[in-house]
Amino acid sequence: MNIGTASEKSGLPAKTIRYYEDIGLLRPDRADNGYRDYSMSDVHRLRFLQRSRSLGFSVEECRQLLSLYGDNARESADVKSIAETKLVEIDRKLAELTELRNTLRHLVHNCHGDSRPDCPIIDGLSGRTQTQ
Amino acid sequence: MNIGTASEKSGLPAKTIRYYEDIGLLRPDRADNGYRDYSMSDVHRLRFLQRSRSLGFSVEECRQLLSLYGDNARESADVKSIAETKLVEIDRKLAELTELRNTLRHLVHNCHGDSRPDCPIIDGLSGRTQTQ
DNA sequence: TATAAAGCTTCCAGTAACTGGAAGTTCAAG
DNA sequence: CTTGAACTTCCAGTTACTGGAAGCTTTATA
Repeated sequence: MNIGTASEKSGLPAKTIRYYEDIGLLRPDRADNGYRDYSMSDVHRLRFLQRSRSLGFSVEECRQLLSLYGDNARESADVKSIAETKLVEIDRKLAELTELRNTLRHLVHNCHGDSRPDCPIIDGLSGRTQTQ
Repeated sequence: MNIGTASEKSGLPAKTIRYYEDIGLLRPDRADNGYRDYSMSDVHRLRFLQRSRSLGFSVEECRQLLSLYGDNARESADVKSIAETKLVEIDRKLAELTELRNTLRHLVHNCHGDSRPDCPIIDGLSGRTQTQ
């Protein structure tokens, strides 16, 4: 499929998809006319990149995670250790996102929605979980 | 407190803290010696920035979210609508993070950790939740 | 079949969000 | 009183895109 279709399916702009190719994150086929030709597997990689980037992982972290995906030459002990490291980080992100969501929910439910400017729960946004 | 302390407490490098001041995300006091002087409330803002940036929100989104925090002049209808918009996004991020975590967990538990290179569950990384 | 529009190509320049380093000032310890 | 760490500003470099020009290919319409 052409880059436009891959863009639609992955949620990434065509520009970004070409950039990811430049920096070696994927290597699509080329058709006879010179157009890039994306496989379903390329689209999977792209979707994965879209997701993990939007969740705050750097491109280099995504590259690591992608190396888990479909790289049969890699040793599974290595795979396991990378995955375990990322799991810790993901759990932290999950906790923080959950806290942020709860705060905003509280905000939405407890604020009046009219023009009264007192929303004292907003303090929670800074996440006073640990002692300060 | 000085920028070094604020950096420790917020988890942000001093460089980044100065940069956030440059782009108007906070406005700490200045001591007589010219040093920046951070209040606890500044640190809250910084911690919030650290978190939400690492969760994939852009600086401009953070600015919006920060406008919820401690801005008494803002109308609460406005606050509510911003918060509601962000809630949808946060829920999506939560779902994606959860899925990513499940995939990696599966990976960690099902791969042998030795040198056998077959980890077929890795496909899950692309998140085939919706039909393709 | 002509031709215009849409989609693709490369390349180069610009932006967002930092990040590193130089050069100088101030503070805290010995 | 001096040495080193921490602070200041400023400017240049990096990462991860993003926009636009100039040109080729495909597709839709007259």
